[in-house]
Amino acid sequence: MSEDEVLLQQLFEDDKLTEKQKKIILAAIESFSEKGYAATSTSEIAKKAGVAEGTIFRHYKTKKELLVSIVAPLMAKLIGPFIVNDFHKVLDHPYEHVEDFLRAAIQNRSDIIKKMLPVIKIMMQEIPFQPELREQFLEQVARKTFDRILLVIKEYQDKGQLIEMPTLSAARLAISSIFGYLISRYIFFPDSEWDDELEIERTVQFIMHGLSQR
Amino acid sequence: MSEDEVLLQQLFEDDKLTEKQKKIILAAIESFSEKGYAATSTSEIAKKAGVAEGTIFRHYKTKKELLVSIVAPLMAKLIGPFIVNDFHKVLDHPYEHVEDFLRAAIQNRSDIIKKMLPVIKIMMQEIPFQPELREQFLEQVARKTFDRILLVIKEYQDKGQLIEMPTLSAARLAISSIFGYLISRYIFFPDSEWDDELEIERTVQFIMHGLSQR
DNA sequence: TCATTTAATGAGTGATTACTCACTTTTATT
DNA sequence: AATAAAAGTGAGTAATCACTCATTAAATGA
Repeated sequence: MSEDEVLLQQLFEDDKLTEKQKKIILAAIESFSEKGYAATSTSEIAKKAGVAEGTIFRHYKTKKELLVSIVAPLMAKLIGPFIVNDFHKVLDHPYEHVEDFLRAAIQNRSDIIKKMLPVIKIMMQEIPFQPELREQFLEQVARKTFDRILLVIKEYQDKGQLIEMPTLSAARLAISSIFGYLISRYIFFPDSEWDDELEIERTVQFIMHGLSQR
Repeated sequence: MSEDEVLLQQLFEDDKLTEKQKKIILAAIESFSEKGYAATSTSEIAKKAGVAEGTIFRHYKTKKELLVSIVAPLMAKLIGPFIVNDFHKVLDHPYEHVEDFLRAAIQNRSDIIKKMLPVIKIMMQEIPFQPELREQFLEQVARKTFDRILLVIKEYQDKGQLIEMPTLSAARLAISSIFGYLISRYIFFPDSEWDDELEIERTVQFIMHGLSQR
């Protein structure tokens, strides 16, 4: 099984899709992430997928519906394990120190991003232009994640491990550092040699010292 | 004079442009940043600019040339003052402390971003898809800026103000924090109330403590 | 096995695309 | 004022766009 098909399986494991439908989605992901949504034609997707153009519209009423059907499941994947696992653990106190939580959080996000990179690129590209995606992202991903992050930060602030600062500002600084690493690692310089463990540790230490009680 | 025209003047002050050409550029900036480059048609730009469609192609051979002519000057603006002013000052030691340099750098970038926001949006959107823009950005902006940043960081590391860490990693962490603030401020939550001075100070302190000698 | 549903097809649709070009109008030069 | 050059026009073009639909193929269930 190819890497692409592994990616596909993880994103669409719960759905019952025909073989042609899977090929359409794979072809669309490839073209959308390479050329952008608007610059990709349905005929091109059909050709790459090895199906008739009409087959695309049998399963998806419009081209935009195809886009949404690709990006929407990713949002669930992005938010799901984050909320269910990480935060549950934190709020139930298995991570006594904020550093341990940070390490786990970055590692978690890192794995998902690595696997879903093309779809994430599509998502980031189209969110500014597709109100439907934008709304879904803000409500399902950003809002829920942010609320939880605020809780966690408050928790560690109360423990005296973090500096007293509006949690919003603290969250912004921590999130910037994490995404700065992920974006550098997987978007800007994916071909450089990375000692991931070391860079994650540096990022964690940077956040820790930057936000620690002085 | 409208705000848009101020923006225009700053971006294209050195060029001799006809009135219609200015209107075309303004219309293109508006449409490109709202709908994206690929999703914007030349007929739409012509209509918005109040010119005939042929006029666009009198000045720009292709639609892509129009895009480049909008984004390219911005890159010079982004890099120009950064290198000429900020770094010159740093390397000639008027900023004894790294914090003072950081404050000045963020303030400088902040002003430019505020003014050029729509064009910056276009640039960020299209760099992944337009090799010409990508190359220009990497060579003119990213490379030069990065080289200088590395020098500055090395300078302050030698002074003992910054932790010993590969300068590349230190640069990544500092840049992430700065851009995290700028993106939050002007892209994600431009409508929230911001105490800019305070947030910049928090960001500076965060970087300082995160990277300071321990 | 046969009937019914579902999947797949590809030629065809009108609309829109980026771009051209013969022509008119404006500006600059002498 | 005469001439040349540059700017502006808008109807026209072939290509391509997202999408439809009548028809055929495959899968399903009794």
